[in-house]
Amino acid sequence: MSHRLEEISESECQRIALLFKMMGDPTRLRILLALSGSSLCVMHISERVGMSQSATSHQLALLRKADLVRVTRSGKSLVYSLADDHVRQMLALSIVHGKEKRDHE
Amino acid sequence: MSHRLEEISESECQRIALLFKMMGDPTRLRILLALSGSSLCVMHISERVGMSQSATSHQLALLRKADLVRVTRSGKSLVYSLADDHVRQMLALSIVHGKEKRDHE
DNA sequence: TATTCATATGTATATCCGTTCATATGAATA
DNA sequence: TATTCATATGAACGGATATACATATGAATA
Repeated sequence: MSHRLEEISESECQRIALLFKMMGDPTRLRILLALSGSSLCVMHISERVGMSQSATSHQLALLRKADLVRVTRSGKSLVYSLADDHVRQMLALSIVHGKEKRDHE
Repeated sequence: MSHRLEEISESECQRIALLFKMMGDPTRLRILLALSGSSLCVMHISERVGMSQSATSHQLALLRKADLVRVTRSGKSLVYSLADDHVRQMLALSIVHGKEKRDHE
């Protein structure tokens, strides 16, 4: 896995930073966490995160652009799900990090 | 590892979002990547990321607050290193994510 | 203890970003 | 094809934030 993390091109660094940035907003993170359980349409997502349809859609557009989610149509609704399993792994890892920190204090 | 990512308290969600946010800035990410290779003093870090001593120190303060780095003194210098191995794992995971995406296109 | 040198901190500013409100889009249904 | 309903998009506003500049801090050395 970890092969020379230090030697990473500028453009790749930018892209990775964007990835983290997208996960670094509470609203977007809650969307991702919600989707880690099951695929959901926009309406349900916005209910889940307690945010307007518009705000939710704006954030989903960003998540799409960062390849963190994918969309499929089901009837009138668009159903969102996590793009791949790496996202889930990173979420899980971040939670473990937090947990251990708490145990130390 | 992945136990019910959906059911996470609001405060924990905030804390995790902060973690990602800290890694989501290009400058801070480059700092973390640099530290993944070896521990470094502030001067060397600022040279490495091509940024003023002040800007670097400001960002290091944020990374400290988020428990992503730790500091030890060596003579006159303060030596920074990654707080733990989770950070390294998350960095590595994010790079893999990017790589696979590229291969698909 | 006085001085120095590495690092931290305060303030200001320009830019970025998340949300809201209003409206457009367009696939699915009648 | 006309209509409807879910979602996307555009513009704008307020708050957050990264950097620069000036200065403070404080441990290490003389």
